[in-house]
Amino acid sequence: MSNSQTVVNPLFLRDEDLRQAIELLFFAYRDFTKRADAILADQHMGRAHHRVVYFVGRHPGISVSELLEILAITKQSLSRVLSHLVREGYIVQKTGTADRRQRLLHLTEKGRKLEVDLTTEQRARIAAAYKTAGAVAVEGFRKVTLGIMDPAARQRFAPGDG
Amino acid sequence: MSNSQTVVNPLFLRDEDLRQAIELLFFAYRDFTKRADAILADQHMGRAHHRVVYFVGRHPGISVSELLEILAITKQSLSRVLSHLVREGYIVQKTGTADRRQRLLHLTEKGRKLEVDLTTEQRARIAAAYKTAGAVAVEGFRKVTLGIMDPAARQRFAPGDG
DNA sequence: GGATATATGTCAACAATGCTGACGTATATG
DNA sequence: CATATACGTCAGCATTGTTGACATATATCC
Repeated sequence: MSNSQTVVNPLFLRDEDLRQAIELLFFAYRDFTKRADAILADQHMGRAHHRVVYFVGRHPGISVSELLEILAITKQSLSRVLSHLVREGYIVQKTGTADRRQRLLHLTEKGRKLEVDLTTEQRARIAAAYKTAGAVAVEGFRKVTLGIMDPAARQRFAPGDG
Repeated sequence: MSNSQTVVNPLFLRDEDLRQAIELLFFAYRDFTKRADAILADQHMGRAHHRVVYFVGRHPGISVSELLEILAITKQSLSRVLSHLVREGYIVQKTGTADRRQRLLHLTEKGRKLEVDLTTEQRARIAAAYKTAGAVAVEGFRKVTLGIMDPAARQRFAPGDG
């Protein structure tokens, strides 16, 4: 029965280890977002704009409600940045064909360019970290971050889904 | 076109892999901070208060300038939350003995209790993720997050450097 | 076809948390 | 004694989250 090392395992989780994990997450995230935040500030935008542009780029034709679920914020909070991005020509809204109540979101060329500007450095950061750490470490990073997030979010990464 | 295979390496870093890493980080961080944020909101505080309480608990007697370096914010931003925490009795400031200009920070009992309240769920989250993922994965998570952060921050985790 | 639910948008007010700029005090150091 | 450093504070501004209320268009159910 104890053939699964996920239950009985050789991990000694000292307080120090847990604290270190908290700090790894904090410093990695802090530095990961720094450069994009600076670019955004130059254009009178913030991290919220980045997230919208990123996920619309990731899921072209995403509905507002799907986007709300990903971001886990209120529609009023989203509305502020989304309407700004539409007004400034980064995003276009297309009425859904199956459901005409929906406003399906797409990046414009301008929006695509912004997305690239913002994530180029982030991608390079990840690529460098992945290369230095190696394939086994990458799989470990994947497992642990998936374990940290809520099960609902975890499903987004299920194989053969999305 | 973003051709991500321009560098030859054993890792095939497709655009998809890099995007996934960005999202793993986003969802893990989003859910990791959610519960603590809710507790803080009940007490008219925010994530900034948590960070101060956390790092003061982590480094008793830390100076204001050291704390500023960790948080990477301005002293004016820190001042707002720090003076609130001192005023409300979560943190005490002790004049440095070697350098009397310094205001060395310590948690009070009340501050210690808050810190525990805020991080208990976070620790449990990490512990569960670590146990499920296993020791090898934990080492991978460590390597990758260290690779993502700036070299300056990485040094904080250097062996033999408390 | 009319009642009801859903998708989306908007106005208003408020709080937390970054920022810049300017200025002040105490203490250390050359 | 001059200057630098550690820390604090006041003021103003932008971003981004919240709650609450209300409006419109479209879908769906009986």
